[in-house]
Amino acid sequence: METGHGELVRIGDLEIRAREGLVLASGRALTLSVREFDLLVALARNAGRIVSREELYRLAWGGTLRHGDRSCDVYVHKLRAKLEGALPGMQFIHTHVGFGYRLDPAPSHPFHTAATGR
Amino acid sequence: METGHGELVRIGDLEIRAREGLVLASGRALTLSVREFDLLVALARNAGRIVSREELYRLAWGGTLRHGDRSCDVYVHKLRAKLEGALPGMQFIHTHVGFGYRLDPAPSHPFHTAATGR
DNA sequence: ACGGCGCGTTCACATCTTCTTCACGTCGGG
DNA sequence: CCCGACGTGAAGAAGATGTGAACGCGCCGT
Repeated sequence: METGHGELVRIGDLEIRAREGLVLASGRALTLSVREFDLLVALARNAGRIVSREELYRLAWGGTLRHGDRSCDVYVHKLRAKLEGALPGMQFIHTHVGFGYRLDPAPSHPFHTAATGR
Repeated sequence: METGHGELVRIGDLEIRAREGLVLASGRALTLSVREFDLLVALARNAGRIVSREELYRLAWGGTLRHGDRSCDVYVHKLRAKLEGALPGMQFIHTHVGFGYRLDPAPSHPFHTAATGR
């Protein structure tokens, strides 16, 4: 079988093969459900950018996010859990309160430089 | 307030993506709250100019600044803290007593000649 | 047909953030 | 010395997000 060069996105140690519906974490395959996969792809295609829940819902679910629907949050949680399980110490999905989520690989226990001013 | 204009503003090492709600400091993403972000955008769109609190409030909060309301001051403080944390040694928000605030990148050193050259 | 399962959705509650407002400290001018 | 303007930290309420669990559903092997 050919491994087509179709769509292959690399985010840190993640290798996402959109065509095949496969995700490799440091070479080892992850087991994601369809929703989890679509959500990851949606985020990956906008890596580094903040994607609003509305946009995410449109991209991964296809439709309009209804007011009060928390599906995105729930799935971001599931996805985070699997990514954390596969690549401990790495944080991929960042929350931007009031804006949305952003995919960007970073060590979890960072240095306390900027953001946290509490 | 508004957060949606397809703009990309650059102020020194800051890259503000108004549409996205994202701010990059030397390439690294900052974590700002909606208000902090709107305030920064308001200042950035008037970079180099002094913006009165009334104007700032109108731009970032959307409404009229009530007498005695210190929200602007408080948020300028929060914003300064995060900017300082992200880009130490740089001063972006300058206070003009009795007039307002002005956004302009400058080394936060004791130098303070006439104006920030321009 | 039956029972077990994985999946997606929705709840209810736990936590964390954000916003506003207050209180007090500092500085400089009159 | 008094006062207005601004800096700064904190308290409380409101709002946003994190999280575990219950439910219903379709699929699959038996």
